[in-house]
Amino acid sequence: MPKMAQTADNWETGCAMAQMRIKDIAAEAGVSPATVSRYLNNRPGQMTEETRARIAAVIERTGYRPRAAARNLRSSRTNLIGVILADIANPFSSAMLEGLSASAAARGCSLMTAISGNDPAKEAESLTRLIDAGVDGLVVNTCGGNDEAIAAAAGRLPVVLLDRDVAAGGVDLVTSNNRELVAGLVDALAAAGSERLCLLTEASDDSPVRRERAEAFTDELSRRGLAGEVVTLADGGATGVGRLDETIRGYAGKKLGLIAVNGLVFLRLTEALAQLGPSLPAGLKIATFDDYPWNHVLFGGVTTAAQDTLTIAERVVERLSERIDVVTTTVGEAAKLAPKRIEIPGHIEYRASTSR
Amino acid sequence: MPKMAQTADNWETGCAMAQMRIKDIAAEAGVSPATVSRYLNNRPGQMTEETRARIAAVIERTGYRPRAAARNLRSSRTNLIGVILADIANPFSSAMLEGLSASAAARGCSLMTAISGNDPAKEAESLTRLIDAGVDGLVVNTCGGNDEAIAAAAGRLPVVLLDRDVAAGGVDLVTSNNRELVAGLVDALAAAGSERLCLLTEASDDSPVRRERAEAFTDELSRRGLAGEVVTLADGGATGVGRLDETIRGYAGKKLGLIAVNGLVFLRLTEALAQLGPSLPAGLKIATFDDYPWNHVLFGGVTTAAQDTLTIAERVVERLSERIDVVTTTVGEAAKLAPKRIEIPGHIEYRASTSR
DNA sequence: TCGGTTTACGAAATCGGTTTCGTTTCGAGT
DNA sequence: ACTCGAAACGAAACCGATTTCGTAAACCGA
Repeated sequence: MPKMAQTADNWETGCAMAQMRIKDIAAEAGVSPATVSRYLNNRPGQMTEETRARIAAVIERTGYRPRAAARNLRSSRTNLIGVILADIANPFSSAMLEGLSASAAARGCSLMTAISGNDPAKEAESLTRLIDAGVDGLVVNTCGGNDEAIAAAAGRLPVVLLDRDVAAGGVDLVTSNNRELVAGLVDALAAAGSERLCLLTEASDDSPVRRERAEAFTDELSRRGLAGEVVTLADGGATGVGRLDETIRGYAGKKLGLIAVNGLVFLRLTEALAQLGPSLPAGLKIATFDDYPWNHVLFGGVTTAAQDTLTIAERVVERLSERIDVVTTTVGEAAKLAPKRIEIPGHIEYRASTSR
Repeated sequence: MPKMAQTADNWETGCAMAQMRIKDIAAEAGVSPATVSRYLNNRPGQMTEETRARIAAVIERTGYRPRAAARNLRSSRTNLIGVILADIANPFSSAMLEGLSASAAARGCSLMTAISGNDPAKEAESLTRLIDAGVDGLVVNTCGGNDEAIAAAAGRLPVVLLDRDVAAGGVDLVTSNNRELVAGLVDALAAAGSERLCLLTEASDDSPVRRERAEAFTDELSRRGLAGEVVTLADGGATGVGRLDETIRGYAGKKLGLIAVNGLVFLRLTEALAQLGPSLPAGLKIATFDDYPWNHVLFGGVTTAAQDTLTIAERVVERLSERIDVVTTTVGEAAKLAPKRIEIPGHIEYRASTSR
């Protein structure tokens, strides 16, 4: 059977008309496929207002939609952004995903998501899978352990890191101003009368973010001449809670102030405290990172270092778009953008848990 | 410049070798592109063990990866699953996303995600954007208001609904056994001595899920001869909390039992209760849907109807795959699968909030 | 040994857009 | 009126895989 226009709109039959191709549209509008293509991408080399209208009319009438695969093949641009998240259970991640989704959609891009669940092997697999799928760029909230692979990827396509850096550096990174946030929490606790401060962390969490916060914490303590330490909870509940109990009891009555390094640690802290009673022991003040919904509620409100997830997401996509534009515009290695570190200021939500 | 094999692996230069094409691999292995293609897709029409090994060796050595766009174009299969979520802030959704991601990856598929934020317009836009992107199938956790569009989509490609049905029906749906879960919570409260039960809902939530749970609730009450009602909180805090305060005070001392229809309502309830004191008023029992992390912690543990998100996700992908296989295998309208409703049993987590 | 069927594989068409390059048309300047 | 440059558009190559179809070789039972 010779190809034969595969007749487009057969309204007489009313049946689902066969998918139209760009050449059908072109024929219908009395122009060439090239012109329709120009119309679709409103390219330079404008066309007459009249032909533009004619093409628009045909497309409108037939409900034509170009096939993405064909477009991708020739132009090698997919309008897809790959996103790898370490831990979606973390509300920080879901908020981020929502922000990324919105920012990407605003630029006509879709998101391909992968979730590593803090498993480096899965992260590595996601990396290659998304790249193979042809994403234009990649947003990575790494769980660690793939620094070389990520750096290599950043050499082949635009990559922006989210929140967590790789060891070697050299890749764009968007993050919060962790040092200042730590200082803010320390300040809140000190103002609430705490005399000795602890930063609670987890043994299993060895991320750069944790390290940055811990460093900032000890720096801030010595700057202010305050007593305190970084307490690392053992993984998986019991032991950790025991250690925590000790810590709290040991300093009971001594105006202790606790900072949870992230939302998960805070939940464990809450569990531990629940064994001591429904409200905070007298003189104990607490604060935490990550503004989860329950932070408004537990202990009458917990003072929180809140990250500006929406702005972070927006800047991530913005930066990624810059890189993508550079790649598709310039030839060869002409204009390489220098890696950039972008810090988005968060803010402290002062609540009841650090009132005097 | 004539095309000229665009020479593949120039190890002498060591520089990033130009992307290889399937025909380069074929040439290198001394076979035709068709054979390499067969190898890549291990198609029927087996090849000699010897040629197979030769091709494998070349691919291994060169690190060749087929371009997805080209593959998609010809085969019109993308191995992409589109996912539209109503509200990612809801931990149910993020858990679901993680499950879907894992199940899809296990089948070699990637996820394209869109988030409607409960906005029907954004949902509609996501629908067309994902379809235009060429996804093989679609998972929709609808926010409502697009029932016709979704049904239409289901006519054009495989669609599986997640948790929330469309009015007309006729589309595959995977959901929890909401009626039994409601009965389980009612039972827990009754066993804890509650004499009057309230199901707390939100005015803005008019989803089929809410309706189903409300129906099941009143049915269960009358079946047991218990007193109670469905209380609809006004949106946005204050008013709603007022109404709730009234409800609680009105029945104070009368052994009231409250069920939050979902996690968000539960948080609002917690906020309201916080104004009354840190622990539950005497005689008040509560229970909620959706097993969020803080449910373990608030009030010493809240009895919860937990959905089996992992299994739900697995079945969604499984069902979608069935449909995708049917579409790509059979010709024309030959074998249409009948729409199916799949209920995944959840379970009740009994905790302190419904102890006697 | 021979017809007939399978099996292994290659040549070439094909998917549906985009892009390059060339041609025609149009308008402005002198 | 004539030239020239830009604007509008068409013909055809092209992106890189898959798929169809055809052919030669291998296999197989009689």
